[in-house]
Amino acid sequence: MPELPEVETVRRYLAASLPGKSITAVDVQLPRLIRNRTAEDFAASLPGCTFTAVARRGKYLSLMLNSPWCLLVHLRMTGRLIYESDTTAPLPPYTRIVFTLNEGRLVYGDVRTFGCLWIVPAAGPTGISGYDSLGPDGLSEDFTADYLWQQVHGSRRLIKALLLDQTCLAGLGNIYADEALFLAGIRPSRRCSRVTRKESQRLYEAIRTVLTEGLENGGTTVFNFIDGSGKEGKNQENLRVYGREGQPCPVCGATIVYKKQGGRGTHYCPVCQK
DNA sequence: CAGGCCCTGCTT
DNA sequence: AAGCAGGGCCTG
Repeated sequence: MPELPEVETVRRYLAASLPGKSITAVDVQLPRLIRNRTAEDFAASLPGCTFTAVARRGKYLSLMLNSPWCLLVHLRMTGRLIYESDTTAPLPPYTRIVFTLNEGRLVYGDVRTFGCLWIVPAAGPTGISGYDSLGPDGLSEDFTADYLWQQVHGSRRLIKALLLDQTCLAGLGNIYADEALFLAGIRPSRRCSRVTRKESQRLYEAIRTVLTEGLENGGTTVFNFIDGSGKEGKNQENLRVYGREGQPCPVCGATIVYKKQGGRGTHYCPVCQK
């Protein structure tokens, strides 16, 4: 479910609660979520480690430990990481992994169980191709208007496919891609080669805008996103086209269109977006 | 580049 | 009962 603003929202909660706490036990209830270790190795290697920091690149979270290794997590569609100080309460529904800490617990929950966890070196390449090949993070300084233009200019793909390509730009998903293209006035089905430099500049600004807005609103809860403390986001109230098919465009009043593109639900205004 | 697949639950 | 869901990877 979560895209960059949602993952960053989770990161902030975890960064405020985890550092200094140490792992005393790990209960892996669904072993296949652990990708590059056996569940047994995973559960055995973490106790004794203390969290030092929580970092994020794109949609990946790195839970840093006082060791040469760190815990890398991708929430995919429905993953949740929640810190709970009360360890006596019943575990939340769909709990898949429980990290018992010296103070409280860290609970990984996941309805659709697409999430992934890895133990990777804290520095240098991780060997996880999706992570090692990430492009610049959408909110980092490395992501510049010139960079976006370079990517757009040299490509024959459709613009929305480019935005969703994590090796080009890390962090955008289906919702924020549709929202950014709406703000920039560009049809999701436009060829990159037909996007002008000026439009690319507008698109750059639109991407920064939707990501920042999403973050300021604590993320977008369409189905079931919740932050690191279990609260829902408010950004869904802010969406301009996503999930608004059949409703009037907030700018021109035309009916928002829904189409499948590249297998993904795609929303746009047929008048504002050329 | 489209399509299938990993899963479960909710909506039509 | 079928189709849909915000991701990513693998296949043809």
